[in-house]
Amino acid sequence: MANMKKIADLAGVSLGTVSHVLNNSAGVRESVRKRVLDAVEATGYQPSQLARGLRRDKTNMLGMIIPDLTNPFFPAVVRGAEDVAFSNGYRLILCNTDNDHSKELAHLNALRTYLPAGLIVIPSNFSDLTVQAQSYRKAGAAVVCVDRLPRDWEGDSVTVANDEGAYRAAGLLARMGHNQIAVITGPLHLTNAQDRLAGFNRALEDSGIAVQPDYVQEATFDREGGYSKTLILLRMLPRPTAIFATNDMIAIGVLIAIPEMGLKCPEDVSVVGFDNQAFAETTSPPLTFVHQPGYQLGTTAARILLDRVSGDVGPAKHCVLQTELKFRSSVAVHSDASTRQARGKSASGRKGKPLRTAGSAIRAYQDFGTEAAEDPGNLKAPY
Amino acid sequence: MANMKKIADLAGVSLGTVSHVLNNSAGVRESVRKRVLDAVEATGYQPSQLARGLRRDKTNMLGMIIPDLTNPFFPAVVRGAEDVAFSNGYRLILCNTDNDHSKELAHLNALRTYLPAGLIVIPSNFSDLTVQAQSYRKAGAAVVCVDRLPRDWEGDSVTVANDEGAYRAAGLLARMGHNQIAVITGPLHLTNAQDRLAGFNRALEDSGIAVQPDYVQEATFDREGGYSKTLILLRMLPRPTAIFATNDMIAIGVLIAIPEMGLKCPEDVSVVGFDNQAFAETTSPPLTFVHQPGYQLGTTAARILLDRVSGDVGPAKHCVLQTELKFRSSVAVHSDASTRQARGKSASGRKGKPLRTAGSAIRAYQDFGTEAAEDPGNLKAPY
DNA sequence: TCAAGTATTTGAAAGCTTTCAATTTAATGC
DNA sequence: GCATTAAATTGAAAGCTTTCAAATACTTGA
Repeated sequence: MANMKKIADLAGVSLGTVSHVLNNSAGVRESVRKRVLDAVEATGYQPSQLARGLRRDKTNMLGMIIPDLTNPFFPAVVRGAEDVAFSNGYRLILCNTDNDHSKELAHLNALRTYLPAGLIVIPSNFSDLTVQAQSYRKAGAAVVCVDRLPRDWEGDSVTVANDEGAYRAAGLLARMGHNQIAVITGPLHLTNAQDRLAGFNRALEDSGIAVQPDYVQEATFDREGGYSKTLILLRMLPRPTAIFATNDMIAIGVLIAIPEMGLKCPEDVSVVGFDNQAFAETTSPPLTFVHQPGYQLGTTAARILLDRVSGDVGPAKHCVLQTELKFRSSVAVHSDASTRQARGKSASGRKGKPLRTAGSAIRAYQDFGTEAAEDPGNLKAPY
Repeated sequence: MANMKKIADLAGVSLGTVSHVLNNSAGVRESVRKRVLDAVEATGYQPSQLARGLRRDKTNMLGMIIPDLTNPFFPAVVRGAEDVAFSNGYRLILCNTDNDHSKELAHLNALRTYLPAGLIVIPSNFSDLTVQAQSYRKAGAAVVCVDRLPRDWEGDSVTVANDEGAYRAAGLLARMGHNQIAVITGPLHLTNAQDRLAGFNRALEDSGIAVQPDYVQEATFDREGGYSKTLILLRMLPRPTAIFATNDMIAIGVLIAIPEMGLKCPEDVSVVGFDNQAFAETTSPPLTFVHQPGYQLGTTAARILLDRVSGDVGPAKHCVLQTELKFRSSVAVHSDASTRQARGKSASGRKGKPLRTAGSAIRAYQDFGTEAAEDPGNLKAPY
């Protein structure tokens, strides 16, 4: 590999001049500049990022620490971050923590030796980044927290409007005539799980529905959690007629459990999920869900980070992205009639008009206004 | 941050000795070694990976270049690679190419300036890594090609048994009584698409079924591809009674298109997919599919790479991982009776015993032997 | 044309390791 | 206790860049 020395020799200038040309760090006569650039061209020279990072005390790498790439919510976030990073000349080092606090710590400590310009972190359960983040900041690297926030997080953050989204989901169910609405939350030590529950509760209160403590089930954010809690919920009397699953893994568990209890969705139980698109569209029935803008979560975080890197020293930013309610056929209008019928031989003869339920539901929903019509512009808004 | 100099001073030794302790590169008296390690402990010193990489001409980073993290097949591969990398003290730099040949090239060129120890590449369409890979190897970095191979690829590779997997899928359909079997392939310039088609053809030949050229549809590897080609296929006369979708995005498109044509799966059309688990289990009906071991693809690639890094100079390895056929309810036995019924008012009255189709199918399938019983040991086999 | 001032260019140091030849210390055998 | 060997330790160079003070070249005005 060619190095700067070779360029300098070829162009007949000193190392310093080559550096100045490459970094625009000082005025260089046009003729000299051209000689240098020609030499670069001729040799295919590329500066060593290692040497540069070593000297500058900062590389153009960003560390990204997430719980588990295999969880279908995260790839979009990573992709968003990578896109913004790449188009600004940065690279992403990806680390999975498996929600293991100590693994997270290990990554945080190890990454530092690469002198990343910044860190994007989706904290693990029980995470407390604060100490590490402080130390990174002191070393001149920025840290942005995404999706979930550790207790007392003071730094920059990008989250989705969990409260708001849950409010919309539960509000929809209420207005569809449901008043026995259950919720399966994630682990309540996570801020996003807390916020979704809060939004759920608020929606019920605003709709004049009493929150049934039994109907609030805390589970892990996975299929098994949704499955087991659904079995519990559907054995209760009175049986909930709607379940709000606070992420899509849970929702899948719910959708699997319902037929196993001899019931049908949406005829017997309406279901609303919360997460990202790809999954929801392939379930049976297609899932009504609150869409989280995962990709934008990533791009926004990366942008904030890069702004910090290039000198923004303003106060901490807390960016909250709006959700969007996507209506599909897993939610139906609740009526006593439909409940009674569902308790009999379910769904017989209904298959002839498969769209009836969805159709009427959509109509009913549209009557309720425009909350699903997100302003698409907010996706591009800086933050 | 503490540096080696500080450790040396604290322990009262020279830089060289500290280095030797840290790298076990020369005998060091036990007492001295302890002094050094104590100093390291006391200061929390961590060697700068940048300086180390600069001096050694090689970092402990691995570059991983993939088409698009958002495609649900890739996260598992990346995760597998990251796990092996991490547990060997390596980190992963992740790059997406969007199947864009020039973006791939840009990544290949740019990554070099970080002196990665090696590269794991899932090539983009029309990729030709050969030149770049050669240049990396000359620089002492290994390159492993995963999932798809560029034409004339001579280096290490890890792929799945596409031919074999497709053979199983089509063989199953044939033995279930189908003889009008269609296939929707991916872009045929991709080796994996080619191989799957080859396996498909071979299975039909071995079953004495003539391959209908019209029944072979080439599509993009996405939902839209599956959807549009299914609409075409299902208008043909005679109509195919089974469709082999050569990846899961395509399969989803197929499953969406079937009811839109007024048909049902599996009563009217059986469907087999090809890819990874997570998706297939949530479709309606649950998809019978050929499982590709995505995670193992990643771990195997990373292991080969790390072996090369630590000096393995043997001939190129071509590691082929076995697939596994996962039977779900999207495939049914074909009989004239069922076909006739399907053309009438489909599926009426059948919902009462939802498991009947799947049940008989599984029985029929089991009679055919043990091909689905993969040796689980092969996942752990070195390669 | 010269002084003064500005614009360019240079050279060396610094950033942190690893590595290798050279030096110092310890061990062994007699 | 000494010579010989083996083992441990050292010091400096090298790897590639950036940066800064110092040196040089050029421009302008008189």
